Amino acid sequence: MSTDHLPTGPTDDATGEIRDFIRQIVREDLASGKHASIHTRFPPEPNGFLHIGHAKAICLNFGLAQEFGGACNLRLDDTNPAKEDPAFVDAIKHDVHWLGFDWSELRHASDYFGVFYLAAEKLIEQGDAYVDDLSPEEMRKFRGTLTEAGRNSPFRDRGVEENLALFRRMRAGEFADGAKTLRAKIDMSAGNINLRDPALYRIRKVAHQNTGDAWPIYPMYDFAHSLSDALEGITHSLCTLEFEDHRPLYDWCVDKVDLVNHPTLWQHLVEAGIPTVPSKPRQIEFSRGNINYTVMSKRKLLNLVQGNLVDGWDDPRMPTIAGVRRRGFTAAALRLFWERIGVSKQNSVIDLGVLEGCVREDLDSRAERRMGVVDPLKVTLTNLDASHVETLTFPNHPKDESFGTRQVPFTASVWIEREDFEEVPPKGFHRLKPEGEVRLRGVGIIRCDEVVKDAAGLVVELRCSLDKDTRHGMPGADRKVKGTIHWVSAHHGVPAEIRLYDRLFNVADPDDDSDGKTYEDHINPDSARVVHGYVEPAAATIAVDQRVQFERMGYFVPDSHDHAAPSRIVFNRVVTLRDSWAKQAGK
RNA sequence: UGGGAGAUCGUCUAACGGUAGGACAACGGACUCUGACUCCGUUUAUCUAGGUUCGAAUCCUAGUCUCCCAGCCA
Repeated sequence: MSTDHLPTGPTDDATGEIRDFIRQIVREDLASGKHASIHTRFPPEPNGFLHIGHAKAICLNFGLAQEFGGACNLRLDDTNPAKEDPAFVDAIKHDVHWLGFDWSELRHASDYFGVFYLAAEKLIEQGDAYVDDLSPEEMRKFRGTLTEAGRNSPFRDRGVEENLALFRRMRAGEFADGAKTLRAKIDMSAGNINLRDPALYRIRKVAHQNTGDAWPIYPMYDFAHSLSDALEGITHSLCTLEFEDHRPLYDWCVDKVDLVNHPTLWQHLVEAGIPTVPSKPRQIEFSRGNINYTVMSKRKLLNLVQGNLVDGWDDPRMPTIAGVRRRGFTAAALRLFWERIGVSKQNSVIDLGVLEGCVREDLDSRAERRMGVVDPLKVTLTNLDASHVETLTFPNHPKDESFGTRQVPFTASVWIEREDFEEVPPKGFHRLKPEGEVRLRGVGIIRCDEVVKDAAGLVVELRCSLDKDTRHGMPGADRKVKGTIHWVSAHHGVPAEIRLYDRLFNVADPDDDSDGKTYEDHINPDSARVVHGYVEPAAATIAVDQRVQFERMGYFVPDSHDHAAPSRIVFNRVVTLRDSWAKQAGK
């Protein structure tokens, strides 16, 4: 089975190269000799599970390194111990690997705490940073607004020695949480609010998952992130659009600290066995990939989990990597999706159907076929002996013989899909109806002679006759009928719990709360329907990570938590098949 | 009335002063023992108004709309 596919995204027709503005920059930098090779990184904060949006950044950063023969680090951005958890670190590593990538080096921002501290002292000595006693509320007032300049803190002009002494006492744990901060001395009247003396260090007497209680102070994002990039020799630091106006501060930190020319700041890393060749990284921003009918903010996903609105981070309806994996999406489908979407600076909302299409495209070529009935209706073939049993041979894939064949038991009593019979069929209905004919896949043409109902009028059985001249392999087998339906032997069918998933939200933009309703109000009550059906024996024995296509019904995967063959069969529906009949019938 | 960014088919994305192209979707057809897959074909776009130019999505001017920023979060 082939897992490869030609790129069908925004590629150059002639060369097949993926082209977007970032790859263009990379090509230029390589061609001009600015860089001999590139180095990227994926820097998640371990405060939640990774989601499909992160997959975009992962594909971009690791993909770039792969394409251009560079390196890509995985860096856990663990500068805020109050929000982070080692459990998330394991999930992140697992997800990156599952997506098909491996990092050149695993790093943590906390590996560099010693460097950040020395860098902060350097800034103080240069007169570029000061210790401020303002409370958070006071600081907000002094910051000004979007349209009004801020005012200098009364502590802004402390001398170097005083600042140094104070900062050292902060580090020694002499002050309470929030009592003081270290601030960059830039410009309180800057139009860009990020430049109004941003905080560099805060006091947080919280144990850190890596460094324990070694530090009572922790660096802020802008300071830690820029210097981490420089320390790791990152050449192209890719991030999303909302960091665009942080770039001046990013550059300020890198330039003022100037790690390249000050090895004393990081020499201890080298001595500790952490290879360090600082660079002057370039931050480049691209747009996030929003998808309709879903929410993608970490805060909202956390909320869904903690509020028990879903069944955990890996609920198959969640847009987390763990969720779509359990749902049955493949890594190849996710990669194809982001490749197809491309990379730009335009805000955009991608139709969920595009993702589903990628999943179908990948699964069509790699999933074995089986038959399974989700909503069973009994069919009795009256002209077959009631004890009739035969074994049919079915190909596992309609287009690829290398998938082999399987044995499918056939008896005089079978389950068919309830929706494949209509007593009063709509126009264009190709399936079974009273007096009508349909092909039983791999068997032959049957005719519905009698409809049996219960006292309530519900159809409980169809009594049909099989046209034996049309049996598979017989001369009459090529007789044309409009429809072919799937079935499962009633004597052999394995009872299965089947979970039919649908979009988690029933509005295209769950984030839109302008009507007073929140995303929680828009959860689709039918997003997880559990039904009980029957699958053919060869479906009950497939591997847990193997997806199958139940013909005409969609792609399914055994649930990684609850499937326990042979005693308990549980399938998740990955995605339906394209259904032009449903579309037509729905009109 | 601050700073930053972005507007191209329904959606996503190309173009780098020289034929507005591709992908997905949609629609029509062919094929079909999956109303799937596959194949063929068709429709649809440069935010607006001026200007420069032989020629403008691209350059200039003026507007319009959208997104981001006032955490000791990232």
